[in-house]
Amino acid sequence: MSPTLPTAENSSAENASSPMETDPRLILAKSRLKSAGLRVTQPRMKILAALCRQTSPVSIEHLHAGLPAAACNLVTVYRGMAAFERGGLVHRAVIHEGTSLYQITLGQPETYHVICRSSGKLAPLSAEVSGELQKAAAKAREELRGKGYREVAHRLEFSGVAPPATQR
Amino acid sequence: MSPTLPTAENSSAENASSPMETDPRLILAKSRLKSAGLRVTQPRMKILAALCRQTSPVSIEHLHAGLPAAACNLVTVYRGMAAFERGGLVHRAVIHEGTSLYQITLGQPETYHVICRSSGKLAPLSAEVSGELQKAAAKAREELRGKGYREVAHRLEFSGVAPPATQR
DNA sequence: ATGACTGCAAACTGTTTGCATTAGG
DNA sequence: CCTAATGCAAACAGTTTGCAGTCAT
Repeated sequence: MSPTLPTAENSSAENASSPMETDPRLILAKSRLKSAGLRVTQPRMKILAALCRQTSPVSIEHLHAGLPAAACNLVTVYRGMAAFERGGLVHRAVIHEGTSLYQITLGQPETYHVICRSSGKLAPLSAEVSGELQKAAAKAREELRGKGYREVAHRLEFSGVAPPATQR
Repeated sequence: MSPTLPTAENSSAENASSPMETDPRLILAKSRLKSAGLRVTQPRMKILAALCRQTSPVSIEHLHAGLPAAACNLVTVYRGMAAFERGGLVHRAVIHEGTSLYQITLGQPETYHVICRSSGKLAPLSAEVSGELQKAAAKAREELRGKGYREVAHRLEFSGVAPPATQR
């Protein structure tokens, strides 16, 4: 029932300390943190690293559960995510059953997802369709900017009942 | 901070008992209730009537607060909305700060909204832009149908900081 | 008749907050 | 140093659930 998707979570070294600095997205995230006037702390870097490993939106609880033993407190993840969101590092991509699923903002073309209402499983839409939606959304953003809205963002999510084959 | 928008709520007779049957949307809603195998009860009709009066998505609490004195219990609104949603009478249009805002599904062209992150005020996008978004969303739905998804739905919401003038 | 619906109270769950402590710049 | 960030425990808010009584069909 809770949102799931094959994550790279349990892939390799979790308590890693070396490959952390190599991920280009992590480095970018780090600099964005600084430019947003936020402090670069150990818990935050761990959260961001875990976030980078995700292949699709994750819930805060899921993210925290996937972190090493006691990488940081659940509350810290909540506060960190709030800060990241304010700083534009992350965005709430899906809201499913009262829980938000986050994703890193990579400046890369956004991909929208479908969430299965029976299994909670998440799947991405094709790049083409996502692209078209992006274009339409861009027009909307433009209209809103024209009306004086600042920091315009949007969230688009599809839901449906996935075919049995896809459910597992 | 809570979502607001000029509603037709306090317009005229609230405890009205006569104009209730005249609204075409209400009649439609009533028949949809029946065809969905749901019972037509007094509380539900009051909820649907209130819903019809809304000009934009409303939260359950707001809807309940706007009902006559004790038209029905808050819990009943929650359960009624859940039933309406299952029956396709209503849909969750926006999710703002942990609260869902609902809207009647009229089969009419859907209009998307922007919610101001500072005032919580809701405003509709132009019909043109909404239309384009609709078209793009339709393609996505098609893609999903092709993949075997059933009962595909979507939610699209914009957010931003409205210009001071619009804030009040 | 009879099962769906309602009301009331209590439970839940995701999220937030206060405060003392720790640590980043 | 000085302030932002963390951890812990407790508070919150929206939503859900159990159960007994009621009403639509």
